[in-house]
Amino acid sequence: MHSYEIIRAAMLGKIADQIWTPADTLPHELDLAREFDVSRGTIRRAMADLVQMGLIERRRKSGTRVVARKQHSSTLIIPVVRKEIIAKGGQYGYKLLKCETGPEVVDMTGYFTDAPLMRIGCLHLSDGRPYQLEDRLINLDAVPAALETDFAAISPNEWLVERVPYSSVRTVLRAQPADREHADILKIAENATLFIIERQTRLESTPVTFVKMSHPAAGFAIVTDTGDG
Amino acid sequence: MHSYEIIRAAMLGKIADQIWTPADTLPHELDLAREFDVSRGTIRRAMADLVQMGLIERRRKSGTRVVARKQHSSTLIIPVVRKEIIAKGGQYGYKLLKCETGPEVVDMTGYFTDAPLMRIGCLHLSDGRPYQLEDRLINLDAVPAALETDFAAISPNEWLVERVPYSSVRTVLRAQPADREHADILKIAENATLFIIERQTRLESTPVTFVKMSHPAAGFAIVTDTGDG
DNA sequence: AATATTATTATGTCTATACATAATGCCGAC
DNA sequence: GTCGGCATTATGTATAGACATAATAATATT
Repeated sequence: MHSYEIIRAAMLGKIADQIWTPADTLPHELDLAREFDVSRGTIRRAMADLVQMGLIERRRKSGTRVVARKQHSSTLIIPVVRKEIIAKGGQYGYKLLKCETGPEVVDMTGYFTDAPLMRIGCLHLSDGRPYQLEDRLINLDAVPAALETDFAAISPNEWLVERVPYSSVRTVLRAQPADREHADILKIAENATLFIIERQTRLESTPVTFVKMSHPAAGFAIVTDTGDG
Repeated sequence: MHSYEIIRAAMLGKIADQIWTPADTLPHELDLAREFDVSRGTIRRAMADLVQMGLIERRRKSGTRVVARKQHSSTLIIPVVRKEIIAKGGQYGYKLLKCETGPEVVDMTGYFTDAPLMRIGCLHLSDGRPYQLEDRLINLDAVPAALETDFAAISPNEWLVERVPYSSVRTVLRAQPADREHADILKIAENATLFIIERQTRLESTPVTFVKMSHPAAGFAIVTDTGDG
């Protein structure tokens, strides 16, 4: 075990045992370095992890303090839908509904600023039943290769996630009743409940793609776990 | 701007422009240090951020490569409902509906194994309108202090999150139509869409609490962000 | 008393060096 | 050829010292 890990564990213990609380600031790097008999760099290495975990907060001159926990946080993982279906034991099916480029594709989100867009609609099926309706806009400036791709063969979801890097993501989760069009495509009753995931992906301030994924809510859920809180 | 930030931006650019792709491994630290005319530590500092963002992966001896991503992941933060409402500019309201202890409280989840339970039902309001119905079970073995607490004065949500430590959390997100009871309490139509968050909290394998939070889906959404912002 | 200036200080950045470690891949024994 | 061990190598950890910077505290000025 490395010394920064030992130190990190020791610090975690002090936080867990409330020896260090949000009220008081904890010792300076140099004091801790002396206490643990390591260099300042090693203390910083250990603290960097705690900052990363969201357990402590550091500010120049003011010092370091334990963060007052105000909320639950956990990691939300949204897998490629094909793998999600297979993981649940379903038979995966895919159908391209439409794929358009050009000026008739309008940016209803306002997320892309006059970039050339491609709009793709497609359906993911589990055991032949509609599982997810995907409605996607792709910024062709950011991903020109999309023009030469046959999205009847591979879903844009999978194609993008494995090919195009991103540095920031915004995900919105919500629910609403199905309108006529969604109900028809997903083969559910009008006004039946839909679970909707929307995601905006950026690479360094350039919007890359926006996607709205609609699921029939019956039997659908997102589960997340966290080990550290 | 610090040099590690400049270098990080340069690397981001190379990834964005697909000069570096998941296929090939990228230059060694020492080569990059020479190229950018900085020390190895600064290169490592820049790369640490990219690792953190999930853009690159590093392995001893093999080197560094751009990650071919298989899934989107982001951090889901669920705040204390009172703060959530206030943050949205609403006027917070709270009403305790029921609070029971004893053998008549049944564990409908199977999550608690014969532990003594308290069941609390309460309603959170925004500007006087029902915002969230909270239905909670508390393990009195884990949190005996709950017996001496007046949950008409403070919501169990807030009381627990600020008082009781936890080591692991499971969150389930789903949607379903409202039944008669939920519709009445939340003052919405029967079969209107509900967005439901369920959370199980444990402390070192001891289940602490289970909560089901039901929101009228109209106007409700969960937003999560990741990355560099 | 209120405000501007300066000093202090804890964290942040950067360098240079040394050694540790996990994988890979090469080479030789069988 | 295959297998095991050994050399190689890129990243990982740790150190010590120098300087930068932001935010606070102390001081001087109005």
